[in-house]
Amino acid sequence: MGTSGVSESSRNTKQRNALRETLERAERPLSVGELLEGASLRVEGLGVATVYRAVGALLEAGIIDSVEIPGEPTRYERSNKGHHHHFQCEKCERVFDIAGCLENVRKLAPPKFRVKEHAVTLYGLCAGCAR
Amino acid sequence: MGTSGVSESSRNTKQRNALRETLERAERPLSVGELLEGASLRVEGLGVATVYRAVGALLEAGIIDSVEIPGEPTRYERSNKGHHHHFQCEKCERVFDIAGCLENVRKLAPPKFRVKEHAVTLYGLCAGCAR
DNA sequence: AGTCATATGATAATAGCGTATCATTATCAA
DNA sequence: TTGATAATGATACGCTATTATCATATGACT
Repeated sequence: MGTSGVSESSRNTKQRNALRETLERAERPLSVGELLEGASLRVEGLGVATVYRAVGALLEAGIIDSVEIPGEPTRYERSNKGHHHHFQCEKCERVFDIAGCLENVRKLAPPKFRVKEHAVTLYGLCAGCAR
Repeated sequence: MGTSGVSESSRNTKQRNALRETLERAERPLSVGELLEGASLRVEGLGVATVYRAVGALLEAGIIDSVEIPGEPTRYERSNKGHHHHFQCEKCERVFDIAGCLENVRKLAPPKFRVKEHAVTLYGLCAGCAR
């Protein structure tokens, strides 16, 4: 089988594993900073560049998606969660997933407009910070 | 009447008038770039710094509000429009207001979470670009 | 073990947006 | 008209997020 294929070189490194695991186990979208912090618990001396490179690869592979919130660094989460939206805590600044979606948001658009995507972001206090 | 008050100095300049008018007549939120472009039709040689300063003052005065969309420069619109959301065209990149709001978005948040704000942004093609 | 291309990490460089500085201009009250 | 002083405009600077560079280390195949 296949001496003809694209070289597809990709090595199995501890930093990539650490990053993949960190993303796997995260129950919320993580920024590059959070990712660096988290994965550093598993690999010594992990560098930002490596995080950016890994994130780029995982994005291309469709394994993760980016979560964008105005004024915030991009966060990343596994892409297998289905359609959902996000909540950012004003205090701890972490971003959480929120299940469900009001599909009729699309209907808010003016007549001739063609809606392709939508984003809903809630802000407030997370369970931990609300008490 | 007050010789004692804060000096409240604020002069009536053609650039400020041009900027205020541009914002008044805009039927959509404008970025600093758009604002500069628009108001430049009314004043020669308008500079960015002036736009930023005027925008800052109008924000402080509560006359305009900022509209934030991920990866986009902040846009500004008059603050007298009531609660509404926005639509960005993927082609011309302009941002439009959309009336109305599904107030039950707040209910999407997980149990113990306290929702204070929310933002809904639609993406797609505006009427002009859809054809 | 040996080889070599890929991955890594430190850091320089870039990019976009916004603020600070400062000499010049223009407003506006007397 | 004048004069003080705020406003302007050019531009330098700063900040944050991300990409590029390059010498070194390391994975994996023989």
